[in-house]
Amino acid sequence: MQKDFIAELQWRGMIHDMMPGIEKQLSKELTSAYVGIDPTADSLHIGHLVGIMMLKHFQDAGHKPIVLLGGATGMIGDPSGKSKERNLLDEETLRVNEAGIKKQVMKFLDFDASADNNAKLVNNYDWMKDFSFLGFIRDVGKHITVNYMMAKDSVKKRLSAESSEGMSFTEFTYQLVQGYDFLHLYKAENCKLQMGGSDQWGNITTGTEMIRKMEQGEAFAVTTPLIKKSDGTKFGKTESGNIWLDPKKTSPYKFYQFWLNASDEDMSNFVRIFSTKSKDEIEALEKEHNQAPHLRVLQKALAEEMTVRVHSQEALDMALKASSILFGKSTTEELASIDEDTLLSVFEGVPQVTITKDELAAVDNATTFLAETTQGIVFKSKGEARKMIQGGGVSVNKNKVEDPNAEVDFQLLQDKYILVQRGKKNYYLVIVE
RNA sequence: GGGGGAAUACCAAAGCGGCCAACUGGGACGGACUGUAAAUCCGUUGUCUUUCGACUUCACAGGUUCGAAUCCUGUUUCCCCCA
Repeated sequence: MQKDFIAELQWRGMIHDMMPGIEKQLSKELTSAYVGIDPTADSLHIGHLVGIMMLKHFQDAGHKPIVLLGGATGMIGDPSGKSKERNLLDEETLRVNEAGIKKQVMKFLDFDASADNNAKLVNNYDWMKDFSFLGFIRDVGKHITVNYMMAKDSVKKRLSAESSEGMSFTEFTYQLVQGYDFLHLYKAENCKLQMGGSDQWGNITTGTEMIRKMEQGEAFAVTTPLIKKSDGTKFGKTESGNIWLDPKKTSPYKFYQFWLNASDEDMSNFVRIFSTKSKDEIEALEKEHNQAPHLRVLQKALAEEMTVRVHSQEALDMALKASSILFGKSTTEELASIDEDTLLSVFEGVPQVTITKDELAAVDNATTFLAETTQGIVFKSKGEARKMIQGGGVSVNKNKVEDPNAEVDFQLLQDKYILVQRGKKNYYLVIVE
């Protein structure tokens, strides 16, 4: 149809492994494919985006993407994952999470019912919840041998001598439950392809095996490499935790910053995986980037694209403004020109303290102000404050405090705020009332 | 059971009677440089304190001494060697 899906993924470096014959299948007819996501939270984080992007390209190639929420499988836990069983989610939480995730997925995939390749979101809890144990072992279990199941790496690892903990029967059964999802979708949606991270290969092939044995059908698997960062740390995490798509969990500003701060080495991977830009556009950007790496053209382009898609143009504008205040060479004047709403949203989450005008008036010098008047949020003691000022590490309203004994004569931003900065990255907002 | 050794700040590791709040390295935090990077260089790093200084630290409890992280006694923990 429009694009060659496999070729598209290939140049983007998103194919780790695939089953032969998939290309022929895709060129033959409109095909459905699914990616599974554990609904363990009411928001996706950027680690989930790899799977979502696969579906996005799949839909762009004219095929039908299905997002499968693992309401049932997520209750069990994949033995290959963190080798730890998950907590069971109750149904109410599950539905809340489902709604939150669907809202986010809609920003990537087209759910418009009038298109014949419109995206669909399903939850395996809906077909697994009424499945009886006897029904499952009779209809599904008997088609797959334990020998077959034991041969999977995820299982072997847990049975080997090095493994410190045993594997429960529930975990062992996981691949059957996941495999059954594929079978179910094959029958219900004519879904012939499952995609996922390379660690899912074994689980996916259990599904294709079931389809082959029970339906005499042919189904396929495509996996992507797990994202690695050049410094070896885990993708999608920062010191402050996961990068979520939900603006309440990760502000658009932080979201933008995450992409902007990606290292040069990682960028060529990231941009291919997460950007919808064409090959020509990306290669042109890379060329531009390599000519002037310090401008970080690639990081900016991807950060902008991602922020607009996940949040909005307004959110991006705000993030840009916040970034220029925090990291640019902005002056007290610029700071003062920012309206109250913007100021507060930029410094949302920053430690704050409220003092009175009288307290401010009573302050004798900068050291006292930073240690005592502000109730210790900036510095715990005057000695500490003094040392840091002498080391040149303190700014108020973007002006460096030069002398620990300087008199306090700060301009109030918007008539009520004082912005204190310790080092480059630690901000404190003092509210004067 | 017998013999030997070790315990020092966030970590590692010097110090073996006064010049020790304790060398040095790492880490952390600041500064300069830079691309909100890497590398490099500089500063701070027991607490409080404007300088001076004061106070609490070198496993724990006592002791010797004008003075102890350093010497003595006991206690605890760890390591090694021989049974």
